[in-house]
Amino acid sequence: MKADGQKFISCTRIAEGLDLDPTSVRKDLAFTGIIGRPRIGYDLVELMEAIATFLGWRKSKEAFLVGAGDLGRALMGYQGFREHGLEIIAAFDKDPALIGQQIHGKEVLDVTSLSDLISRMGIFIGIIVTPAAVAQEVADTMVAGGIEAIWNFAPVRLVVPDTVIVENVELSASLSVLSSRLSDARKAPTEQ
Amino acid sequence: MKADGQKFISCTRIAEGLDLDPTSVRKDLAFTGIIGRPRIGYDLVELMEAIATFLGWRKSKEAFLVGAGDLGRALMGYQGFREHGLEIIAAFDKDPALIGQQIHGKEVLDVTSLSDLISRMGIFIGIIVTPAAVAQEVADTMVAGGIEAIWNFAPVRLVVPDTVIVENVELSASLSVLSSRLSDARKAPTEQ
DNA sequence: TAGATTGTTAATCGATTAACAATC
DNA sequence: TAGATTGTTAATCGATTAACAATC
Repeated sequence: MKADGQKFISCTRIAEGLDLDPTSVRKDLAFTGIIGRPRIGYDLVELMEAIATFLGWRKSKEAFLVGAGDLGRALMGYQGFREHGLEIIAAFDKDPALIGQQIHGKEVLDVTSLSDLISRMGIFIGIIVTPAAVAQEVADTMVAGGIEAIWNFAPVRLVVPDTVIVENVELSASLSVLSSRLSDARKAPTEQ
Repeated sequence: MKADGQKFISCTRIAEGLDLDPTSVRKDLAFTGIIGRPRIGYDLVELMEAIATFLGWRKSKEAFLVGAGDLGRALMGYQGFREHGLEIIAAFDKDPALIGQQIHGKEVLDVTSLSDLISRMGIFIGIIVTPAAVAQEVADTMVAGGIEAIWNFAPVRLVVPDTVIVENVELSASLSVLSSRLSDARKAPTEQ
């Protein structure tokens, strides 16, 4: 809409686009601190900025990624995370064949240096993209180095001190939701 | 626990492990139709089976994946989806350099044949792992072929007939949650 | 038997929705 | 002015939690 030259957006329109109740949208937007204008709506640029700030996109966040497999590569190559303030500084792996190589312009380092580099460089976000079997071990290493938050893609519930934030990405859970909805739809094909 | 030779599991224990209320666990498990035994708990194998069936893991689901980039490769290589009944039959791409190649033992086909193959092979799940710009186009092609459900990894809200199920994986949303929790934790370091 | 656990009803809590005055 | 929209209070709805009899 910004590209279309629009200056304002009403919660009515947002609600339509997202299939939500307009009141919900107003309540949620109120959290960002933005103030709209009756009859007009919200200033588009101001709203985008308010949301970005509220979600912490404006704070640049350096991160280390562990596990230089396909998924690790995919995350390193995705440009969209930049807009959210995330910068993946380096990848770590234990495979000697990978160490020293470059992936999407970032070096792959030896995982034995992970903890040390986290504390020395003051990195506070760790991304775990390893097989499940070693995820806890990697998490422990990150915690030892002083990590503050872990973005975990391994299908494991990590055990960490509760000062450390863990955000799990559960692809299998998403697949299960799809799978379950598909079963439901077939049971009651008339509805939905 | 099954590997440890345990035969029964109580919702009390499940609740502890997942940090939930035991009553919530009982209510949720009731949905699967399982019946527990007072004092004993639920039969472990029976429970695993009930959950698997409820979530549709027992129905094998053939899928086509579109977009043979890093993320597409990662999904094709991940064995865990098999346990949930998903089998990725083939990948599709428009890049001539990729077409004809094998990825994790599966062939990469020309995306121009996607719609035709979906209908001829009776495939009902499509996985979109393309750049955002072409995701809607791919979705349209899938719908034209008669797809029933789309697992969408592209950061786009797909527009499809409401008979088609769309399950979005929003990695950026997950990152935003992490980002936001990190901001909150720093505002109120005493709590949490 | 005593005590742990299930299944279920009732109470609480919070989120969503409805309603509406204020505003431009 | 009329009407669309915001901000906010009140009502509704559903999910979570508490309570407890039944059971093994």
